Amino acid sequence: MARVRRSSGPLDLRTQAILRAVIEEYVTTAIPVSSQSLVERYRLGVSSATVRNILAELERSGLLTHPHTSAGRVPTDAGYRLYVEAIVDLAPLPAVEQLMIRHQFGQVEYASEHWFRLAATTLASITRAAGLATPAKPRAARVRRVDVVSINERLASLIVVLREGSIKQQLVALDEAIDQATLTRLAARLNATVVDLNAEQIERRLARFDRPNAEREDAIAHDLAARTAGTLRDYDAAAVEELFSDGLINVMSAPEFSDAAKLRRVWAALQNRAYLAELFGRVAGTGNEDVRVFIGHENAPVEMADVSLVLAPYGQPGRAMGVVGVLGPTRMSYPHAIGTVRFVSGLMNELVDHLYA
Amino acid sequence: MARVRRSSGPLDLRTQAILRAVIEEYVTTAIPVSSQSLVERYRLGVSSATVRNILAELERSGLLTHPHTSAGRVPTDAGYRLYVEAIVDLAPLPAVEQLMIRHQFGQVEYASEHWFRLAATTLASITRAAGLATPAKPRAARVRRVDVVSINERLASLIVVLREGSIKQQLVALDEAIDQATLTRLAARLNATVVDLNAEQIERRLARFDRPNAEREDAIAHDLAARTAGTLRDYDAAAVEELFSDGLINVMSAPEFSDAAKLRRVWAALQNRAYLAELFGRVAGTGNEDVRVFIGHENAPVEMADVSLVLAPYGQPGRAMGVVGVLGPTRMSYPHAIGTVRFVSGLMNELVDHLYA
DNA sequence: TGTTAGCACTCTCACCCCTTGAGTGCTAAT
DNA sequence: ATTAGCACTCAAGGGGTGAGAGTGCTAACA
Repeated sequence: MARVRRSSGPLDLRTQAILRAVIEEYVTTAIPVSSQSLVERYRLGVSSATVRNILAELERSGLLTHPHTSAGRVPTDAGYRLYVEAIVDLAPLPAVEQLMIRHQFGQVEYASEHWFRLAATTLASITRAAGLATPAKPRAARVRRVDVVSINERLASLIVVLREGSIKQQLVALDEAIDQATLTRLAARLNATVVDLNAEQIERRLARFDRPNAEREDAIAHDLAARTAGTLRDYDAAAVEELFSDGLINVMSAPEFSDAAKLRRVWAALQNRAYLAELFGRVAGTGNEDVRVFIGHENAPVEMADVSLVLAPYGQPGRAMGVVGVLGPTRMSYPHAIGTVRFVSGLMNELVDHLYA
Repeated sequence: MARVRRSSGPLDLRTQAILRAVIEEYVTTAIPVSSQSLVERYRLGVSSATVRNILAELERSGLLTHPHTSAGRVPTDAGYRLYVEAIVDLAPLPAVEQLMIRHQFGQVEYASEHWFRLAATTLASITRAAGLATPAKPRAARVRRVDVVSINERLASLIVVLREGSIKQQLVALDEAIDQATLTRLAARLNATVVDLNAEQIERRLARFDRPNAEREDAIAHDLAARTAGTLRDYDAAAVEELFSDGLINVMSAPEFSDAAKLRRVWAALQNRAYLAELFGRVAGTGNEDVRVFIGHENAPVEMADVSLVLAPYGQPGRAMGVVGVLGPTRMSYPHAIGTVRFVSGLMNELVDHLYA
């Protein structure tokens, strides 16, 4: 095959195999990979000189780099990307690990608000990276029930139970003393109008509380209904309700973060909730239900340059969606992370289905 | 005064002044303090040689150390302890900062579940350390109201509103299909029996649900009441309901944590929820309402060796108590931290009083 | 034409040595 | 009791060196 000086075309099989070998070697050892070590540890059937030629070629294509002249090769973000997209073959998660995870979930079957935390914890322990998870959040929240509880004479707590079970609460200052009986009556009136509606629908019906000769109670009911709608709006507006993470210590202990500045960056990466929320929105929002991978510099914020995210949505599209995943060093085992995240998101799907059954 | 070779007695005024000077100098510069620099920057009225003699004396008493022979002096934990207990005079927080804090709190007056978060955030920004806070938690939780909401035919959500406003929720699997009307009836029955009671009192009254010819509904009511009591018990058992922290980055950026291993330790310190919970219990549990300081090695866990905690309880003793405070490097400005924590805990007291007014 | 042995070359890393400067502790004088 | 003076110690930084790792290139080979 004459002069295949590929600039962007597909890699031939041998070149692919060597790229894969470099990545898998580097992922396990964290040491730049030399041509020598590849020949020793993988059955490549060629000499180190040939491997060197191919490594140089891969470097020209931007898939590998060099820390310095006399060092081995290290994958670039583009290298990892190609590996994840085209080279790696994803086996399902080993049965042992599947069992471990199922066992852990078996313990908390009826504590829905703990599911997503457990998902993060489990992901962290299985992948040895940081586990991330958000609760399943409906596209447009609907009210299941409203409650008004007296705190003291001039202070009440407005409790809104959302359809999928989560609860929002706020304090309401009262201009005049109102007792629990009256509040309960108000709550009943609210429930009669507001149950099963979303923010917009409630706002359209606010006028119903304005009776011709409006009394004190009507005004308060109107106010409470408006606040209920506001609560739903706030909830809808937040791309991510809550982000739970566990096991960041796994990532911080990786050798590439033995430098204090890089360590602070990893921490900052996990603290960048704005970016993570945007990313999560992207993962949960599109129809695509599969695992998504975001590698190093592919993430805009600088503090993400050394970390990758493997994320998957879960839930019921159109009803309620959440996200689970891991954050690890760019030098992570992508096949294992992808397999684990895929399995856990499937498990979360089952749990959510059970809730809506 | 001939030959005052004190071994543990109180320090004379000049010695105290020099200890104070060393600490305050070290806190601001983070550089070991030399006799020379003390003479230059503080009006001590003696030569550096004399200061050296006193420094040597303070070192013999265990209040200062030496990183190495030709380095200046650094306070020990015992030095900080003495400083905090006997030497420093605590001025109230400057009016400017009081105003800043009050202003921030003005924004969220009616969102009680955000108060403690705001306290942590405020403490972090004012003290430039990590702010910590827990919500006010009653000694023995009492029920304000119970709600049972149908999730699907065979799944219900039991919602328990506690007297001070916080809400607990759990899923309950139902052996047979039960509709919302029935659940509402059950909830009413529960409320009639259970409102204003604590876990123990509910458990004593469980028998009331066992009528002679017990029907299906009686059994479920009994079960729900037992679960309600269980929820209260879990809540009571947790020393700290939730610990919110903010501004750890302040601490991580301090020069003493430029080493990756120490940096990881700081992170681990904040993650050691078990120890923090114990400490918080100690602060909120005893009658003492004042600020408490825990310096470096005084904390048992090794990862706490380089950090100190300044904590204060808030709330209404006997009703509901929480904790606010800061976690910073041992080399922190204790007077400022103590002043700020004291002020914020006072503010939280006002807010809680308002809630119970 | 692709592969390989061989070799020169480059660069890091660890080590050592040396110098500089900071700061102490001690001693003798006041 | 205080202080000036001085010898001493040690960390930190710079420069030099040798070893080792790994490459890139070239020329020979199948």
